[in-house]
Amino acid sequence: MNIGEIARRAGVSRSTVSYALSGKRPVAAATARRINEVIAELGYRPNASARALAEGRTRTLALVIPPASRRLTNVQLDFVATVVEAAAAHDLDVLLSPSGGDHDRSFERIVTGRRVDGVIMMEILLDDPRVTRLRQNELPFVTIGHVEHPGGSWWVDVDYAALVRRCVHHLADLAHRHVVLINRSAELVAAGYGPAVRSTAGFQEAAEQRGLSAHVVCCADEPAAGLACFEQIRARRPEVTAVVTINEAALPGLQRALHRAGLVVPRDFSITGVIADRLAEDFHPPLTAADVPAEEMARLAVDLLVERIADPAADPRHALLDPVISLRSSTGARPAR
Amino acid sequence: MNIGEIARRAGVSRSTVSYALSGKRPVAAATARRINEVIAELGYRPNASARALAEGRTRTLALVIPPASRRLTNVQLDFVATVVEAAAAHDLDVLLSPSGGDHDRSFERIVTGRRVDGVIMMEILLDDPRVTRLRQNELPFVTIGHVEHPGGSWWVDVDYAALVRRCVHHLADLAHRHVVLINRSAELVAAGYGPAVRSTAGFQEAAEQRGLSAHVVCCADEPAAGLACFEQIRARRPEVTAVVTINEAALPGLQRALHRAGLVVPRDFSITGVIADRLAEDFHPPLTAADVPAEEMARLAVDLLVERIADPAADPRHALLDPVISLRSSTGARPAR
DNA sequence: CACCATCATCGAACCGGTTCGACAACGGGA
DNA sequence: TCCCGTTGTCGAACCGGTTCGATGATGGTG
Repeated sequence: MNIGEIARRAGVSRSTVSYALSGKRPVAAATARRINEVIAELGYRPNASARALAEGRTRTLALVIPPASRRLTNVQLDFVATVVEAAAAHDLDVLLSPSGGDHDRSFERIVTGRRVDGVIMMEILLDDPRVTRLRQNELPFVTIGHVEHPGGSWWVDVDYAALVRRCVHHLADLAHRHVVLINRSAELVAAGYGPAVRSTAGFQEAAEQRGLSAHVVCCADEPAAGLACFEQIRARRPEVTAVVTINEAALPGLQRALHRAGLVVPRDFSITGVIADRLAEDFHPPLTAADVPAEEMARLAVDLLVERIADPAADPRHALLDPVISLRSSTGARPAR
Repeated sequence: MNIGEIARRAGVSRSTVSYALSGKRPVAAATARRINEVIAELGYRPNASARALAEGRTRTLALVIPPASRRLTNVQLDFVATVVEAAAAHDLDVLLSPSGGDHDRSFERIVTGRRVDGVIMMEILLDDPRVTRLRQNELPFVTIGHVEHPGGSWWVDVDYAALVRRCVHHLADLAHRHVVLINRSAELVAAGYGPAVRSTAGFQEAAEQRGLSAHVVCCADEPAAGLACFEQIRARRPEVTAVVTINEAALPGLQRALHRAGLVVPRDFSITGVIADRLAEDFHPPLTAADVPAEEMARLAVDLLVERIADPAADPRHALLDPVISLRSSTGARPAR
């Protein structure tokens, strides 16, 4: 079951078997055939640990995800699925590491134990201790999202500020004067979660530029919170006629709240924001929104990581994606009062 | 950075460092302290590949998931998250392997390359070639779901037949006479996906017992299909007053279809089925349903696997869970005609 | 004081691959 | 015929840990 056994049965040395398998040195055709026959017969496959030890690489990537307690959103789920798929295309396996803001055991084990050749990190904060940790550990990594000072880092992100800015301009063009941004949870904002912070900035900037009255509210990532959040907006600021949201988990609740309030979208109220296309289509009516190209980002992240692993001294690369807004049917002109 | 370097700096042999780390043989207190100081100073952590090679175990589990193309449902997502979390509690890492019905590269690599100590398989079929593969490979594994003839296998499952039977009885008790089961997609049923097949059996059995007119329809796992599916039911069988469903992905569409048809739940129409509690609560009104205890199953699967790895000769164990139906507000007496 | 257990440590073998340098066999050119 | 380059294969070292048997130091006992 090991390479020595194959060598013995094929009547050659272990190194010859190794070369026949890897092709790194030529092997006589007849010998190669004999070796392959034995291998096929025994269903042999090299031991991954031994190979990793000898080669100095594990052919495995780590994907750092938020801990199980924090539910994954659809976009995050798309990241995970696509990262795994893209890695498989490179014949790489993916090790999952659930990790909170601080370095826990799983993260440490992976980072310092040379368990993987590289790391992809999702859900990083503007000032993330784990990024610092990876930097000092000389382990190639790519982040989905970027820290505040990403100098020298490799990353892939969506320009949330630009997207939200564009949403606000779109609403302003439709004559809306009072708008609200429904952000992610207060904890995420407080922790310095990039998209939440950058969205706020983009929102306020565009609103000021267009002279809109604009407010930002935080909302937990769940339907019930979306419902409560909207009812609060209606109660406190009845003049609001449109919302921008980056909180897709809250959408079902938002939808129910609109229905309960007897508001018809987009006749009485407009909604837009940054929402996965699949969800946007499911909404009723379909949402005018900027889709996060999760698959593209994940694929890009894997490709960048593979590149960085191949050449650790290469110049840092990054990609800031700026998807267009898909005009569907959830936004309309400000209703006459 | 390796154990030899630590040994050199601490002025001891490599084996002493190893023993100090593992505690498998006593080491003098003074020596241990010196070694620990050096380790702390250098931030040393044993190379995982070398350790795996020497110990003959990788401290890693594989989790076989459906391929990325087939979107994960919420229940499946809960499985993944909880498996990772439960494995972390045992200091085990989790390798993700997306695998279709047939054995693809990733699956083969993991199974025959001794990359992992054990495997957890989700989404298995009644007659699954991968289960056969694992059996002949002497790799410990636990399935979430069970094959048709699970003799000697280790598994965890929910008794879908019993749950659906119970749903039917519940509807019969409410005087419904014409019911429909909205099943998972036709492809899944055709492939022999356990929950889909067993639900059908339980549904028909209970319906016959109570003398109901009962039909089963397949429905793709997406909202749009749920909508189309329901409209078809209304068109073809207007006498139907209640549905049972195990297709949670189709629920939003179902909800929209009900709304579009002007039906109020549960006054005009009843819905029940097997649906994750989180989703059931999000529905409007909250769904009377049997919750799949995904977290419990995942935790159980990991615990069983750990047990089986520790003692590969142990007698096979399994758990067939049978959660109760949570009475919420989506079922009511058959409307008077 | 001699003897024997116990304790702490060491050296060597091993896990299962990869890779490097060496070398034999062979064929072609001078 | 001699020399040299090429081709195919082998043996040994190495990757970085774990583990076993051996050994020297120590201390208690008869």
